[in-house]
Formats: sequence, C-alpha cells, structure tokens
Amino acid sequence: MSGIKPSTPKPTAAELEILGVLWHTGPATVRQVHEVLEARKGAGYTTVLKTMQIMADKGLLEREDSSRAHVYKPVLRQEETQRQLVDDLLEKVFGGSASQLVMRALSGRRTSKKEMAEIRRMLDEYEGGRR
Amino acid sequence: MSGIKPSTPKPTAAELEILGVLWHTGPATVRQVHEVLEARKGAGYTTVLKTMQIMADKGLLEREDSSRAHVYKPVLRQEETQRQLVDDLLEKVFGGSASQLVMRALSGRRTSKKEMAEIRRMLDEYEGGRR
DNA sequence: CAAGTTATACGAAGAGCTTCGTAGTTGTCA
DNA sequence: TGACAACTACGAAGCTCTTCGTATAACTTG
Repeated sequence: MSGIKPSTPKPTAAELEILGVLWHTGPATVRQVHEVLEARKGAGYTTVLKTMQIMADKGLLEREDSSRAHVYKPVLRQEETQRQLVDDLLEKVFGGSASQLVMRALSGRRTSKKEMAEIRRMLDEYEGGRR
Repeated sequence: MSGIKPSTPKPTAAELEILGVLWHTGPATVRQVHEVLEARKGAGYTTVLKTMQIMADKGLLEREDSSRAHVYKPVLRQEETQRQLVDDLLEKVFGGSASQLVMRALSGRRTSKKEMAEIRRMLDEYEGGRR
C-alpha cells in the first residue's frame, strides 16, 4: 500500500501558471507565454524563460530546440496534473476521505444548480462505468 | 467580486502536520505534539517548538503562556482550514469549477461504494437546505 | 558588414520553509 | 542548595522558489 513516486514533481504556483498557458494555447515559445503572463501579472521575460528552463530540467516541460526560439510543451496533460494535485490535497488535508473533500469544496462557495447537476451526472457516470 | 484576504495565512506542510495533531488531541504543549511527531516522522523537539512559535506569530496558533509549558491551540477549526485549502486549489488549478475538482478527486482513486453513497447523501442535504 | 533586435544561458539576490545546535531560564528533589 | 531535568528563546544553515540583471549568441536589415 505504499505511495507511487510521481515521475514528475508537483508543480509550484509559478509553474502552474505557465502550465495553464500551455494547456490553453498548445506548444509555445517563451515569448508567447510571456505575452500572456505579462498582461496577466506583469511577469518579466527572463523570469518566464528561467522558470520554463527549470521546468524542463524537472521534467515538467518538454523542449523542442530545433528552431531558434525553443518550443515548450507540458509533459503531463492537464487532467493528470489536476489529479496529482487533488490527490496530494486529499492525502495531506483530508486523510484520504473524498467525501470530506467534496463537502468542503461545496460548502466554501455558493455552488450553482448547474454545477450540482453536473456533479450528479458525473457520479452516475462514474458508478455506472464501475459496477 | 474581489477575493477576501484570509485573516490567517495558508499553512505549510510542516504546519499542517502540527495542526493535525492539535485538532486531534485538543490544546497541547510542545512536548505533547513532539511525542506524536517524533513517533510519526522522527521530528526533533526544538524543530517542533520553533515551528509552533512561528505559527503563533503568524496567527495560526494561539498560545496560553500562564503555565511554564505553554499550551497551544489552533485559531481556526479543521473545517475552516480545509475549506481554505480546497478553495485555494479550486481557484488555482480548476479555475473555480467544483465539478471538475470532484471529477478528478474521484477518478484518481478507487472510491468505495460507501464513499460514493456518502457524497450523494451530502449533495442531497446540501441542495435540500438550499432550495 | 555594422547596428539593432531577438533569443538563450548563467549567476545571484531575496524571501520563505525547515531543521537543529546552543544558550539561558525555571522548576524539582535528594 | 546543588545538580539535574524540562522549557523557551535565538540564531543560523541549507534548501527551494521566484525574480531579474547581465552576458552572449544568432538572426535581420539598411
């Protein structure tokens, strides 16, 4: 029952922002990512560059350096990273109790009827596929 | 529609472990917390002491120093901290979509029938109390 | 080709987290 | 009271994260 060591480390806050851009736009150069993050939060160019280089070193990003401006893309898909992060929270903060986590997620904010319906739909689907 | 700044900062990993002990045992001295954490992960005494002092400075813990061995207790209840952390994840990783979060939480692990039933029960309760 | 533009690479500073050694204080008890 | 045990306080080291300045290499164009 031992935990499986993730092949890629858990992304940090700044890394997550970069991943967010790349998931949205697809593979991109530093310049392209920088344009988005500069508008969003005034990030400096070399800051973004350095972070993306570190991410490539860590195995979070893959780098295509055949052209002069290197093109980066995430190694893991968004769903996989989301799962990794939510599992981490589940373990450390909720002792593995998914129902507790769901309860807290819902109690924190006014969840819309639409959201609730969507959650029910997913529960049905998930259980349907399982049993 | 701006975010409300939390009165207490988000606890770190080590701080969360200490909070976990205090939520479980109730108000306790450094020694008592240390006994648990030493068994669990070999934590040193002054390490626990220092961390708890820092937490008191940050406003995560309250300190009762009338007796020689100071007694600490969490400022926020477990539910509040859980909500704070899950809201943070929801915002940063799921763009506020609770249904996405729930989906990822469930897809990550083989969730038991009991857990699923519990989640459904909570959905019913939540919606019942709302509408 | 010279000058300017657009890239990457490198190093380092500043901040926060975690850990622990050491010093000093207060209480206990033979 | 003298010695030991139980506490707190303090400071600093090692680490990671984040940011940015500077150096350098590669294109572009007049």
